[in-house]
Amino acid sequence: MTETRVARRAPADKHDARRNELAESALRTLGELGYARASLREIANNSEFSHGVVHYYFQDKLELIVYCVRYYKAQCVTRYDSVVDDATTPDGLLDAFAAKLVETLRDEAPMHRLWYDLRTQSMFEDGLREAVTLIDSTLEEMIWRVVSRYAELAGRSVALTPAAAYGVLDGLFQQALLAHQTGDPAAARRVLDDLVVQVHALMPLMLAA
Amino acid sequence: MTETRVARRAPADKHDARRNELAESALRTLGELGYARASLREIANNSEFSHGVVHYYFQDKLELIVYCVRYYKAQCVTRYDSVVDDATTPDGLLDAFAAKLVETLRDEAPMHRLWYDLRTQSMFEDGLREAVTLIDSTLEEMIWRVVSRYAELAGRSVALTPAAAYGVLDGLFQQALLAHQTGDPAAARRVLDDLVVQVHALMPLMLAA
DNA sequence: CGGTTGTCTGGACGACTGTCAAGAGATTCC
DNA sequence: GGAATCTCTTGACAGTCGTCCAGACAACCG
Repeated sequence: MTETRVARRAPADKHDARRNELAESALRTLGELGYARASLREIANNSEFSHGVVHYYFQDKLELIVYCVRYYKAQCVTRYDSVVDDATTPDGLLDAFAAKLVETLRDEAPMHRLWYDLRTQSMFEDGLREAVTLIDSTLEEMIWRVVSRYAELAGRSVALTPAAAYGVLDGLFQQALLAHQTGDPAAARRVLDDLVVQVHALMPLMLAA
Repeated sequence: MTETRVARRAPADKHDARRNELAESALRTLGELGYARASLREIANNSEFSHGVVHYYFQDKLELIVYCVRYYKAQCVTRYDSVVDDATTPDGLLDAFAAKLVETLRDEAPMHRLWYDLRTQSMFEDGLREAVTLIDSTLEEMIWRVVSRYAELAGRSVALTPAAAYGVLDGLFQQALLAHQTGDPAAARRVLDDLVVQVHALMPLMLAA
């Protein structure tokens, strides 16, 4: 009776698969409504399950959200790996990096605004802080791989710390994301072009003499 | 009957004074709890009024929030004016600017996290967008006054657009704010020192050759 | 002084929230 | 095939939310 329950419990893969299914539905709803207005019922409605099932797979709402955040991280952290691996010249890397930034901003805008939402909420809700901090570090490393490789290809060193490099690029990206949500398609396209220009202007400045 | 109502209505200054009182209370509560969890009752509890009075001075919650945002803007927009006016050397301006950044980050952290919260919420809630966009432009101009004056004192030009300059500095500030909320006082102090270093490293890079 | 108007209170409303529990199907094991 | 277990649905619960409203109180005017 003590340990059989674990052995009996489930294939565990199945259990995790369901959790991932729920996480994907939740991420879709969260990206649409934001953290504050995405209720468990709404999340369940946008999935193939009923609202009660959430508490079968997760203890409470916060555990679901945190699980979602971690699940989201696993997908996005390798986003620029090919940029780093395939580049042979500094300018080539810069072009590919900027293009990838624009691509993910255009195609995955709801996920990005959700991330910024959750990161901001972590300043008010302690339960989110740990998971958010962890992911933020991972993103910083992700950006640092790009920036340091860029400097390496240019035969220079980086004039900023990894944290500062992440901070400034993230600031540009967040600004572009905000401007991208205006609703006007023409303006949205212009934002993407501006982002390319801004990144091309900024990155060379980050190289030390 | 048509216009007497306006003349009769009230001293109008009194009316606005009450709105400002409520806005100040609301900003205090919003800075503490964030946009999502600051209810009208909680806001009223932290003021000297009861919860019903809010709908006497504001049509609904959104109008109160937007009013608060505009009220907040009026206070903070001139924050760096003395930095710009008093500086005589580029390094002097840089020191004063960094010191002012650290000061407001330390002393007005709740207001700043509220601003980032509202700005992020504006990506989900259309009603916030207009007010947020307007303030964001004002902040961009505020930063541009600092950066362009810095370049002027250095006898150089700025290598970034006003938007990009605001974006990168705002990114650094937001990152520092996030790291400042960890709870550990020693870490919080280190964050402030790091911000000074980062700003001192970044600003010279923004100058064109 | 009575009456009109501006100001504010406190309670009520319906809608919505996270959470939980009872029970129905489905699945698996002996 | 029967029993135990896993999976999921449904309805209920106690709160909280924004909003509205009847009425109390105060201030001013004729």
